[in-house]
Amino acid sequence: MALDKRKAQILKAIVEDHVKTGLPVGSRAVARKYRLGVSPATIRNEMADLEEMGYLDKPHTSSGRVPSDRGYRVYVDELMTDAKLSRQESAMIESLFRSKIRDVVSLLKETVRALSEATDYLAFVLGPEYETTTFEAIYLLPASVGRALLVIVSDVGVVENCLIDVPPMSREEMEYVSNILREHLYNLSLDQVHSKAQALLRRETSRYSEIIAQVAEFLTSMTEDSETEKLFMGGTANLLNQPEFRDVNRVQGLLEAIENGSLIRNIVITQSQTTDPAITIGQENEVDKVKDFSIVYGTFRLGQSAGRIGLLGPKRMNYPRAVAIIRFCEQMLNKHLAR
Amino acid sequence: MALDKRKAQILKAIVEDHVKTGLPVGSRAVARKYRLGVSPATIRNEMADLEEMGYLDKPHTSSGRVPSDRGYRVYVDELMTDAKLSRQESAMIESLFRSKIRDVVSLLKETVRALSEATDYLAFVLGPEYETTTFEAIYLLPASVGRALLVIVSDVGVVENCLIDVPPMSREEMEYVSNILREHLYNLSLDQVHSKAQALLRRETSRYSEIIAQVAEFLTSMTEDSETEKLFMGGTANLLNQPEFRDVNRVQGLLEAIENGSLIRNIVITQSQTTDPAITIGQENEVDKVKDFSIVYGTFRLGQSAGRIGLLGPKRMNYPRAVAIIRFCEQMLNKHLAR
DNA sequence: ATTAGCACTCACAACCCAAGAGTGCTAAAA
DNA sequence: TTTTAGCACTCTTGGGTTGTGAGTGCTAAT
Repeated sequence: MALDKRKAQILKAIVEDHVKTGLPVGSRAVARKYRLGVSPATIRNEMADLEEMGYLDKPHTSSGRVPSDRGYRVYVDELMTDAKLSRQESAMIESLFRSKIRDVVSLLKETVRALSEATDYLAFVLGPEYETTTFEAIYLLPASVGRALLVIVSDVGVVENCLIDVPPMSREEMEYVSNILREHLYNLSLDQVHSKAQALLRRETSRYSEIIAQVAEFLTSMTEDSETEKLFMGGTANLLNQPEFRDVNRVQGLLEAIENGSLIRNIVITQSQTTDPAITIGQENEVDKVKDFSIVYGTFRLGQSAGRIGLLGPKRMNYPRAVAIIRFCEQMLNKHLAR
Repeated sequence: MALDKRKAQILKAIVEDHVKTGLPVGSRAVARKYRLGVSPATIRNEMADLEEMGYLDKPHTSSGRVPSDRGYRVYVDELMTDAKLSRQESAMIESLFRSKIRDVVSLLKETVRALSEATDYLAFVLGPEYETTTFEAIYLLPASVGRALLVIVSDVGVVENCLIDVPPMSREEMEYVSNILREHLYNLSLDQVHSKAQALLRRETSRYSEIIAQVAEFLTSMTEDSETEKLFMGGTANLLNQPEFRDVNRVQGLLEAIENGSLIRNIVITQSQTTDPAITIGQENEVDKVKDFSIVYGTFRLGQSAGRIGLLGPKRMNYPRAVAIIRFCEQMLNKHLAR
């Protein structure tokens, strides 16, 4: 099962050539471009072996080989050599973090944009799950007659808000309610906050119960929606550049899955992440629509919780580069979100 | 130039048939399906006239006719009959407005989703421009050590926020600053607020000047970003369903234009909207990438300002239906955003 | 003014053919 | 025993040809 050195070299050459050209690669090409000092015939023998081991596929009886999913797997696990970002690329991304750090959400959005522009793939960021974040602050503010603004600030600086209906009340009165909320809900995780609000609701029979009910409802909806809400994507059009997707049907399903956000579940549910930038290749993905694609994603810390940042592209993806760029973004995010 | 009754009938038939099938339509089909009591030969003569007038095109010398941009134009202006939404369709959309009206932004997002699911086109909503909105409220709130949360509520209930760095200060002190801001900036439009903040900045030399500078900067960025920020889209994948876009290249450019939001400028810049749901067809669009598409969009009021809601699809679009559904959404939005 | 009839055009699909790339196998060479 | 040269074979790809069908424009009859 283990690959001897020459088989490894050949497999590596095939993967990298195929990634570059998109075409099946033949014995001649391997011999010529990646001079191993042996003839095409020898390479053909090795290729036949590699195919038998399940690392290569043949699109049809008589044309070059293409890496199989398992082939890509051993490539990323054992064969590939780390890539380095070019000076200007890293500078480009760094500049992004230097300038506008208005708030967490736009930082994440900008990161996605940079990521999708720097690659030919689809980039995504998945914000932290609310379950584990805690509250720095919660406010109820007068917004207009009959309406109040509920503002919730999480420990990581993500701000959520909603307008709720309130009976007419004075500024002082609202401040009083706001204080009740703050006192009871401060520094709890969303889970806790939620049950606490319910308890508060049962006890409180005054005219404020209506308000608290609305707050509770909003908290519920925050947890429910968090999946879809905190996902940002960019570079959808990039996918259409890939030669393998000249045929619309293959992207179609993916785009739909992406739009309704079911893509995320794939990533979150999938086997626990082992390597740092985690890589899932083709069939390894749980979701059907993504079985033609690969995903490279990493994790960044955000307060108590964690977010994900990743790239989605064809299996024929430049893995070393994807890994390098994701690593870099992870670092930048961790650094700038730490303070 | 004016169309006699029969020419009108024929043009209408051709447009509607072509919208349904996507294929060029011939004289026989018109005669058979839309029984006008005349023979195909007669229809052929009329079609030749219509072509000469510029309302029809021939893909090639000897196949059926296809409506030209001008053909579609007279169709939407004079020929088409209003469509009505089916009971369940309108119910579907209405239910959306009934349930969750947490805040304006998510209402708009949901509307887009519903719109793109109800049609085969790409749906978009363009939020109100900030220039003309005024402020209901502005708050500076303690968020965590060294950071404060700036919350701005516009008259229409759109909430913006950002975190800014502040020197350590007591709760009372911050409330004082918050009051300064409120006093000076209340109920002004963003334009006014902005210059006012600058004035304030020049005068204020105390330790708060740093804060005010940050507020001013945020206000600037709000106006600048407003274009890209307040655009929501859904149903990109729908476009790939259209038979005319089996060829990737045609959608490619559009998708890119869409992603970076230059599509909006097209709509905003374009000639002043005359009809209620405005319709721009193919070449009528200012932006090159959209010249193969049609856009149907309407306006909804939001406080002092206005937003746009629309559909983007192939020229071969079901215009009556698009108009009907946009109208309906306009109504719903106006009704629910009025309070 | 309308229609039937007919010759003509053109896209499209099917088919064949040749070229080219690449393979697997066998037998010779190292 | 491993490597290599040689060769027959396979399969894709692109170009060219052909036939079919849909649809037209025109002319002559109604």
